[in-house]
Amino acid sequence: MIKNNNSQNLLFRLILLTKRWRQVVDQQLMSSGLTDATWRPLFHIYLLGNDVRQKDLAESIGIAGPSLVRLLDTLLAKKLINRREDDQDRRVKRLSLTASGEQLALKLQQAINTIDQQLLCGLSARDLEQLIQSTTLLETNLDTIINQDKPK
Amino acid sequence: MIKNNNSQNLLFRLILLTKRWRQVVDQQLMSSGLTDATWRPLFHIYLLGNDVRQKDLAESIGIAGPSLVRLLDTLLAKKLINRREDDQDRRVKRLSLTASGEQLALKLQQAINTIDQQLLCGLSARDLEQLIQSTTLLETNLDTIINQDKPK
DNA sequence: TTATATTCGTTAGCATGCTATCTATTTTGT
DNA sequence: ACAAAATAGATAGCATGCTAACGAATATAA
Repeated sequence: MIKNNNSQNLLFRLILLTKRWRQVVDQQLMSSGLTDATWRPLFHIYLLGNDVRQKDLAESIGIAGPSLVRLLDTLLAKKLINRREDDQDRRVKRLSLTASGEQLALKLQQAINTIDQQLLCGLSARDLEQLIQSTTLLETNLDTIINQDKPK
Repeated sequence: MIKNNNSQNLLFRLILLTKRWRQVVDQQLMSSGLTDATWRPLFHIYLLGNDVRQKDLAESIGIAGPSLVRLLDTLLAKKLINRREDDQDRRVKRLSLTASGEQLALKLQQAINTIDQQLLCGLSARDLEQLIQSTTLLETNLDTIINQDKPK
């Protein structure tokens, strides 16, 4: 039985890699008063554009709806975001950044850009392109795996 | 300001990818009664070999010591692992799999192999090699980033 | 040797993830 | 139109992550 073939460990390595990356970003952002968990919704509102729905935001971050609700409460209390009802569909709530939220998002963007620049150091443009392509393939395959079990 | 350049989103995509991968593995293992969090220590004891120290196991999984303690308690209660004191250094405790723990680890290995095979479908041997190399580079760079702040 | 610092695992308490369930609203089917 | 199903978000309660602080054992240094 082969225990340590490369492909098998790859996912474990990626789990560790992303976890440590988040910790580094978190450390840079410590001064802002936000934690690992709370800066992500903020930043993804920034990425997805204002007036995003909570459901879409949760999916983008990769957490469940109820997990997001509490984080948004925190961001609301800090006056970094707004949460307003939709006129067309009153079940829906739409999220946007306040002025200070926007400001913080820009700071986050800068921090992440700096870290990513260091992280990708030594990777050629072609290597990066290849890496992104492989990632896309893995995402597609994972979609297939997940959907084959529940064809709906 | 460029919001969606590829390199910036790569890490977010990897976070999501690994999270979904864990959910798929978890789903396959549901019948075993273990959760996402508990099968990882079990499997990593299997990967690292018996008599691994708790500290090393925690580092391998990427969780903090106290987080591991509770998971090990759970695994102990299910009689899947043993935890014994070291003779040389009585601070240290060493972990090993019981017979049923070993059996479960093998089942896990099989499930992960099957999933990974589907996941890597369409990726050539050369692409995989390249992907692993890039991952290694990212890991090295991350080490550098983390260590530059605390030279100790 | 002996005082001090370090290391390993644990406990305590909090932050954040989940599923199950609820309410309000909208959509669908007849 | 109206009943039934589906959907969005919130709440409750539990599982799992963290840091801080502790005790026991070991390593280091005076």
